[in-house]
This record gives sequence, structure tokens and C-alpha cells, in this order.
Amino acid sequence: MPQKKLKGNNDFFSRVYDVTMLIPFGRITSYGAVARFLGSGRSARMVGWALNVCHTKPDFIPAHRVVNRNGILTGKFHFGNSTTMQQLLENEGIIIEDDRILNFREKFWDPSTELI
DNA sequence: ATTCTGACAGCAA
DNA sequence: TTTGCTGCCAGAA
Repeated sequence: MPQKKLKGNNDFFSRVYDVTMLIPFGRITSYGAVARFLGSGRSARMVGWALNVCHTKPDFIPAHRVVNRNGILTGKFHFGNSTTMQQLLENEGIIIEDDRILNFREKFWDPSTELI
């Protein structure tokens, strides 16, 4: 069987995708929260980098549910149209105004707390 | 091997 | 309050 790049069992990216896909419908989280759950609390940039190439993955990654710590849709430009990310979130009941989630704290989902 | 970059976060001013 | 710099780690050239 082909040895696919054996970089450890699951590479960092796979974990990011796994956690991201576990985000419940209508909930959101932050890059830092995911990074912290993965072990490196200060590697939030890697989470964003992983989501940057999530389009190359066969599975659907709800990357629109991941925003920065301010609740701002910093990655909306990576969804093709700038309004796609906001549309997806609003479709899940998230209220967004001026690229910022209003009820961010209410909808926030921390994997290290909720996921156990 | 070295250098640059990145969908961030934290802190200083 | 906002702005800017720094740290962080993995991938691409």
C-alpha cells in the first residue's frame, strides 16, 4: 500500500479539519480556540492556513464557522465571493453586521470545553 | 538548507 | 478606543 507522507499519524491539518467538522450547526469558534485544542495555543495562524487549503479536500469543511477572536469574518475573501461566508452564517441563524458577529459570545463553541 | 508568507493572538503605546 | 509590532509553526519556493 502506498505510504502517504507519514508525517505522524494525523498531521496538523487533518486535526484542524476534524475539529472544524465537529462544530455544531449554528455555532462558531475561533482560530485560537481550535489551535489551543490541538495543543499549540499560539499556532492559530496554522489553523487559518489549514482552512486555506480545505477546498482541496474531498470533504466539506464548514470553514465559515471559524472566525477570529473578535468575531470578525477575516477569511470571507477566501470563499470566492466576499458575501458567501456571511450568507452561510446567516443561513444558520448567525447575525452579522459589518462583517462582525453580533451574538458571537452567545454562539461561541469552544472545542476544548464543549468537546471534552 | 534558507527565506518568506499566512483565513491569528497578545501586548504595548 | 485603534494601530502597530512580535511570536508562533507549518508549508511553499
